[in-house]
Amino acid sequence: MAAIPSLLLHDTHDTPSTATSTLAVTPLAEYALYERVAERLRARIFAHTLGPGSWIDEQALAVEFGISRTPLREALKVLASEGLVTMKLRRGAYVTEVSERDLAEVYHLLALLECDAAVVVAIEATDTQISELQALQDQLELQVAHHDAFFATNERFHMRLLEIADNRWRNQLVADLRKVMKLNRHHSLFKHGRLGASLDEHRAIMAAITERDGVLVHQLMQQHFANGKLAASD
Amino acid sequence: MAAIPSLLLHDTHDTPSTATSTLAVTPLAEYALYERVAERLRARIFAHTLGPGSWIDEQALAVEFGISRTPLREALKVLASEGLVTMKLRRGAYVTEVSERDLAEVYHLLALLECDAAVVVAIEATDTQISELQALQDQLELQVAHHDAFFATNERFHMRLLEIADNRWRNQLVADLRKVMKLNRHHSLFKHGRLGASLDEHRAIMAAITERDGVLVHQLMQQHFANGKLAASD
DNA sequence: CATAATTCAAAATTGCATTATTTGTTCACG
DNA sequence: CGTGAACAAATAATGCAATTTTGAATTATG
Repeated sequence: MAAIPSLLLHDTHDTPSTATSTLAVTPLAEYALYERVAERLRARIFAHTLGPGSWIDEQALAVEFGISRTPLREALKVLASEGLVTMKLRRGAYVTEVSERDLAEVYHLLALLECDAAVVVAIEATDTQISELQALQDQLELQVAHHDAFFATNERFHMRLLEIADNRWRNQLVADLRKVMKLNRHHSLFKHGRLGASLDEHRAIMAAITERDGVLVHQLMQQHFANGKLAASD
Repeated sequence: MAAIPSLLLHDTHDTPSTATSTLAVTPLAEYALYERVAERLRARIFAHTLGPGSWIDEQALAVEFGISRTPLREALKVLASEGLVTMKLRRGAYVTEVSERDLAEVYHLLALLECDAAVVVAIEATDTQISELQALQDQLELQVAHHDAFFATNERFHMRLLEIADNRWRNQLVADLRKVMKLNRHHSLFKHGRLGASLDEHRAIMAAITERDGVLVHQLMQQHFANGKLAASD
């Protein structure tokens, strides 16, 4: 599973091997090279430095990263499994192009999975965990004026919800699907303009969770996503 | 995306390069070597020739397959993304061990995704497509006595349902999740003993689809999976 | 019992072979 | 005589293998 937490990569080509000090020449790499390369490629793809549909020049990137082509190829295969790049036999790797339809399909699945997670939380979470969510919700209420902070907390809320729902496979699925969403510029996922409305929805969802009303949670969360979808097509 | 149809691999080590004839030395491989290797490994993993938790000896397998370690490593990374193997840093690859809990989690997600697909079919499928499903259902009714045929048709029914629901990303997710289910010996998914009950459930689902009753379809399909789950723990 | 050395496996670099694509040249037809 | 199409050759990129280096684990010795 490509569950790689966001990690920092030295962007400078650290001249290898011939280092003076024996300690921390390579900072005792916590992740394999191909994983770090994959992370860098993801960043470029999401930033559209590597635009959708564009061909990925293995050799050029290998040179630029100061590595050989093999770990780069391995990284590309990981990204291919995530759906971020598409491998064409003997034609190399291309950044996946997501159509409007793809976007709708993926969004549908995200909604499905997160709704389910919310229901699970409503039914199975401990009171302590629900308090945690409530704390995030309280924070959200205060940040309605600060867009960036609001979005950050909002994402933390959704993330925490998934963590509490505690299904490792669902989390992996959601993570991969979100990556695909990020391929598109208009991924206004959770970023719809009307913060106020979003906040209201969140408040209602939180209340339903607190009251352990699974059915209501499902309905509210579904609506929350439906509204997000509408906003996305604005 | 590792959507590789079952393919045949020449098990003989075809001596490369030094071929006499210039045409069709290599039979113009339709899939890259690493993909074919991945398929072979999947087969071994599902057959428990490579048992859960066991270490995968890259070198030994490379020798056995008559290839170098590079395409094998690439194949392993594909399988890792599917969740079939787990890579440990500088310790190589291991066949993923699925706990009972993992199994339950994955099954839950499969149920979720397939229920959703069924609802989509009920709402959006063409009459022709529903007729197709009905044909499979009719076949199922006749095969209740023949277990193998019944299971085969049953799987075709579920597969066709997904195809008709027509969400490429969901199909990929379901495919990957099913692979994980197959890691376990007791993957009695759709294989619960009571064929009769299963048939009844199918009939009811089919009827609800025909009547375009999405809500009912959802409820029935959920129950269908819940029953399957119970049977699995027998 | 701890530390150091040796052995073995994994990861990365390099290099080679195969394949596809593109460009240039030639021949034929208008 | 000019233009277009087809074939061939060259170039560039992918796919595969072998080697080297690095890190870790185990065993032996002090």
